Amino acid sequence: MTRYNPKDTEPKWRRAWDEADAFRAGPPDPARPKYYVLEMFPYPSGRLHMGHVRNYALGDVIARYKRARGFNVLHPMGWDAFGLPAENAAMERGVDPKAWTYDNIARMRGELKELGLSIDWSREFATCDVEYYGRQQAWFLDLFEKGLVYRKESLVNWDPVDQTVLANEQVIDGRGWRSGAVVEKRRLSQWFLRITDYADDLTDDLKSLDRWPEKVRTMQENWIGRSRGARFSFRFSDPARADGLEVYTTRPDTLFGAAFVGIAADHPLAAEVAAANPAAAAFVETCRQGAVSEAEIETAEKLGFDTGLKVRHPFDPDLELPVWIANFILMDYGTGAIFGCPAHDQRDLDFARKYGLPVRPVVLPPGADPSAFEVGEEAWTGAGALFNSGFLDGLGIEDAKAAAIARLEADGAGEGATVFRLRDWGVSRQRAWGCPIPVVHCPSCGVVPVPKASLPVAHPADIAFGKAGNALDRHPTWKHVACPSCGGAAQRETDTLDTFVDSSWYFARFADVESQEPVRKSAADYWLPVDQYIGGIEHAVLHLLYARFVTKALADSGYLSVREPFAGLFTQGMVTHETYRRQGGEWVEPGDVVIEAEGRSRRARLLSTGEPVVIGDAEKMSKSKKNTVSPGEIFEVYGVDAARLFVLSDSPPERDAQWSNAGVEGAGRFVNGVGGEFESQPAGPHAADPGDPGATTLRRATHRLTRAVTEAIETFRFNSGIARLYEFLNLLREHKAEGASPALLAERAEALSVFARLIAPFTPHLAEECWARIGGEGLAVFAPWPDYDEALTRDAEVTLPVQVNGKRRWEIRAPAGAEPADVEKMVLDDPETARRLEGLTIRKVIVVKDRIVNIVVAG
RNA sequence: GCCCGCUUGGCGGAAUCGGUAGACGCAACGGACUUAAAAUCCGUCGCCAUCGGCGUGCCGGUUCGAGUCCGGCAGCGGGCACCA
Repeated sequence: MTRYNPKDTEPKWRRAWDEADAFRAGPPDPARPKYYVLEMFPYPSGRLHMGHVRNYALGDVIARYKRARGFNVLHPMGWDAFGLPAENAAMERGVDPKAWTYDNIARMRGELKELGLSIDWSREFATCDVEYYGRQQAWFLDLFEKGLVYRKESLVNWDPVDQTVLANEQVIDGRGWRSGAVVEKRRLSQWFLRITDYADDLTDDLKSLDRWPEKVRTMQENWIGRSRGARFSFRFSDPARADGLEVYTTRPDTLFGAAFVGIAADHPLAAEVAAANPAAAAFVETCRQGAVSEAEIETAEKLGFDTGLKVRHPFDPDLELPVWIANFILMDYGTGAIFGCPAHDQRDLDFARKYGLPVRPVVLPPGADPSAFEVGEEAWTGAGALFNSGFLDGLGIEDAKAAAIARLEADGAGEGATVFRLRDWGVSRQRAWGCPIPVVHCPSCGVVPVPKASLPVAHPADIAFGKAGNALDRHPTWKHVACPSCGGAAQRETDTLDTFVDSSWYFARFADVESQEPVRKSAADYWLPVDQYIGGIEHAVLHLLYARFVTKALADSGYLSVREPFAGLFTQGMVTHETYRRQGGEWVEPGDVVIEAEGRSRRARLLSTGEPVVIGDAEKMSKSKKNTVSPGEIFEVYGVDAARLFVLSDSPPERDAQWSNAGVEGAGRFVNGVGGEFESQPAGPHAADPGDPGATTLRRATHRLTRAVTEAIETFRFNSGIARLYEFLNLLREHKAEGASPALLAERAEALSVFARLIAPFTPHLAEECWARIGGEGLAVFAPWPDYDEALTRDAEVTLPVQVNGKRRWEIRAPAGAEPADVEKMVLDDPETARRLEGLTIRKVIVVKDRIVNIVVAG
């Protein structure tokens, strides 16, 4: 058998697709159904990795399938090209971020093209193209006009040596990752987008996203965190203080369990106390030096400072509560002040135990004894009935919340309130390699937006990167401009936008990349929403939430008609690989390792010296663990189709996939085997005979296969669909061409024609080769998706397992669709039944049509 | 710490309407072909055992019947707002 050689055939078919301009999306045409497939665009890091291969292969299956189904498909590609790594490269290697980025794009574009993706490359752009980010500035100004953009102070990680703001990930054990200097917290005046204005919409509209994974919707809902509770004021015990201390709580029902009132270190009252009390000032300063990230705040030891102030309980004026400053209270959430109920909140309990505050349970767990119930080291956060709670006694939690709120309102102390966990989106970045924020600071006019006619605000050509601080700010001339309003000397804003802004609307730009407006509405109206969006689960909250927000804001600015960008979402898993380490602990690349297997044990040795190597768990491919595999080398050895097939076949798409060379070899065997099967089919025509038994078997299998693969693609179970394709190849080999009757050859010809089209989304080059071999018309990429006949996918007879008391014992054959009563009679008449159930009494026979029989017996 | 997932043979996984657990692939083992190797082909392949029994992370529940539903626990992973 001649070997199928992907090295020759694959480039040939890619050229054929290019020449046919096969993947250019058609013009917007309301008469033609559209399908917009989009994978999250890549950051141009320099090299394609296997995660990219998986992501884009997944999307390509959908795009090719929908095209075969007759849809006008839009499947574009772009580059998320601004961001930190380019500036890091500039710092480390003294290169220009722009040149570095575009070089990377050029290299990665070549690698992506090699993958044979059905992409409309005519729409490609990078977010660092001035044609793109200039238009981003245009809609930013629209949001500015609508009051959705504002400035406020916020805390950042500041590296005093590098003179720069650090991302949370750049702070390691409280020190800057590059300088090693102790990181300070600084207050900077920063730009924010008012995403909280849309908090209700963003929550409510999640319900309409029925083609999103449930877990992503849940994560977003929790992130936005809409909660209903109460906002009310405590009166100070000191009659000289006329003002109250306003708190927010989601648990007004537990008010009688209050042990203290806590305020954030940034709370105005904390500042007031600190001004008069050096110990308090020191404590507030300690809190300020703490972590910025929520994870660290939450896991840090709970610390507090008793201000000495006291407030009165709103329902019991005789009860006084101390006011503490606490490090776990966030100024950004609610009012920055809480009341602590240790018995029913774990953080409050930890705090109370540490500082010796009383723990008074007020919610009695079901079945607990009110006189004996105590809270130990674990707060009771479950359901129960109120007790120790005056007028709330006996109520359930929800009723008690309502009653408490009603009393607070009646007393004029507070009111029911809805609060969101979601905070406004801080978009300022003190970095040069990003989209400049198009405003000017004028000493006399204040903040003045750049007029749209003056856009884009482009980067200067000569930015001196590689030094500490923001290169845009440091540039000698760029920021000095005339005020657009008064004409006086003014300065440009030198902050740039968070790169999440860049990725929050690119899908809309793809609808028409030539548009002078940010988005051409007519094109966007046709193409949006994205029918299928595909990307990593790590974007479940931030990117997807920001894109949803910007879509709504752009809709309200008149650019878009849709209010949700992504009708369907699929989140794929990571690509992992085994890790290898030498005895000394150093990581070793897979290429330097030989695996020896004997029976069930596997051992690894270093290729060069034979020294033993420890095989570790499969982990996400990363340079630091040296467990990466270069896609280019894989393509070279096994071919692109084998690589695509393996990443699609090995695991369900939403789960992690473990890369293995043995696995891709298996995929290569399939590619070869398919090539051989098509090779062996003699040219027709052959005299068909529908009654031939071999032909009938093959025909039914072909229809079953078509249904299985179609359903697998529709439901993203590509691995199962591919398993059916493997099975079918085995069947073709059983019904081989050599020595076959004309009837079988005729049926084989039909089967091969279907098979070539079914493999096309997964292994498109191989499909073309096969299609050409059997004389298919034109290119396989233009061939319609095969149909199947439902009747032919069903067998006339089925095998029914017979269970006794739920345990499978034997089986019977019955006509498909036989009525349960008839099957029951068949079973009871079966001599096997009498033999097996001798001496037992039949209590009941359960028959599930075409599925199973269960005989319930006793005795 | 909080939120969200996941857990099935030696391995990736299949069974997604509660109805035969282990499809398909990988690895391994045995055989054919070969001077030999590779490739290819054929066969075996959850565990224990003679009939048979036990098995889907662990404990419990619902059901004629549970990998699937419910409660609890454990382990692993993702996110936590300036990585993208």
